[in-house]
Amino acid sequence: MGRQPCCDKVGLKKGPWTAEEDKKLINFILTNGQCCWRAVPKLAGLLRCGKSCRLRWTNYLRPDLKRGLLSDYEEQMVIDLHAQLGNRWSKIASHLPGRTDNEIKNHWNTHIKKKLKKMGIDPLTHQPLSSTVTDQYSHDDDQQQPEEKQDKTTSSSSIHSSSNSVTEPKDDELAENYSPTSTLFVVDEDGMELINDGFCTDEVPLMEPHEIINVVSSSSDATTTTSHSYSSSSTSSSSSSNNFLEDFQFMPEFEWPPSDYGNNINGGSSSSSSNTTTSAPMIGLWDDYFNGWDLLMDDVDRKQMVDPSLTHQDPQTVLDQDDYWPFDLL
DNA sequence: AAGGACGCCAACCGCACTGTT
DNA sequence: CAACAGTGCGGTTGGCGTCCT
Repeated sequence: MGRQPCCDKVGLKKGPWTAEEDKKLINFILTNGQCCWRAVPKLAGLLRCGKSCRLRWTNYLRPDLKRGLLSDYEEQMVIDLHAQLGNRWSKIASHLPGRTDNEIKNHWNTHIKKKLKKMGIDPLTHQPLSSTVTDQYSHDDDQQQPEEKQDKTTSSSSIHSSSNSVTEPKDDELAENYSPTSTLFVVDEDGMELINDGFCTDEVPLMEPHEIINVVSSSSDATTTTSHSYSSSSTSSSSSSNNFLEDFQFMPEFEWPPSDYGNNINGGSSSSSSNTTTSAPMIGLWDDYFNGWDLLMDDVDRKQMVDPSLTHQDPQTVLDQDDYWPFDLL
C-alpha cells in the first residue's frame, strides 16, 4: 500500500519561491505562529503544499538563520561532528546555531568533501586515504560506495572510524561528549601539519570574539559557559532555542536577509553573496516585518502579563503552544 | 562575444518515524 | 494493533550564475 502524497499536488505551485509568496508565508507565521503546516498554505493563501512551506521557512525565512559561507570554525565543527555522526545533517545542524541541515549538507557536498579529498582524507571515514582506498574509489569520486548507502535503520557511524568503537554511542552522548578536535597530527605532502581531520594547523580556526559573545549570550547560565559550549543553544529546524529572544537580540552574527533579497530569491545569488562570510546586518524583506515582530513581541509581553509562567519563554515556544493557534484544526 | 562546462544551492522527492484514533 | 496523519530527514535534481575556452 503506497503512502498518500503529503498533499494534493494538483494546482500547486512548485519551484522557486517568489517574494510575494515569502511575504505571505512570513506574514502568516508572524501572525499565527508555526502550527499544522498542512493548513498553512490554505490559510496563508499560498498555492504550495505544507511541506514546501515548512521547508521554505526552516531553510530560508526563519529570522534566526545565519547566511553566508560557514566560517572555518563552523566548518571544522561540521567535519568533527560528521566524523561522529555521519550524514545525520540535522544532528550536525543542531550544534551550529543559525545553520540548517540543508545548508550544512550542501556545504559538505560542495566544499568540505573536496577539501578533505584534496588533503588526502576520505570524507566518508575521515581517515587518510590509503593507496588501496584511493585506487578503489578514484575512478569515480562521486560514486557512492556500497557502505555509503547505509541502512537508515542501523547506524551509519560504523564506517566512521575516527572515534568509532564497536558499540556506537548514542547521539546524545556524542553531542555531550563532543569536543572539536581530537588531536591527530599528520604531515601532508607540503610538509604542513595537519590537525585532526586534515586541517592544516595554519587553518585551525580561532574562535572569533563575536562567537565568544554568542556563546555567552546564548547560554542561559554564563557561569557554565566554556569556549566549547557548542550545545548551548540550538536553532535547528527540529529544535528551537530556549533563548530565542536573547539570541535574536544579541547574537552578533545574526544577519538579516540581504537587502537585495527580492532580486536574488530565485537562486544563483549565492555564489556572489556568500563569498562574504559576514557583513553588517542587512535588512531586506524583513523590513516589512519589523512591525510584525514588534507585534509578536508585544503579544508575547501581553501573554506574559497574563501568564507569568511565560516570562522566560521565547516566542517560538509561545507560538508552538496549542492554545496560541487561532484557527480550528482542519 | 558566444556558448559549453562546471559549481552551487534552493527546492523537491520519498522514505522513516512518531503520535493519534 | 492497524491505519492514518503529520512531520522530520537525507538524497537528489533543476536551474541560475560564473568560469573557461
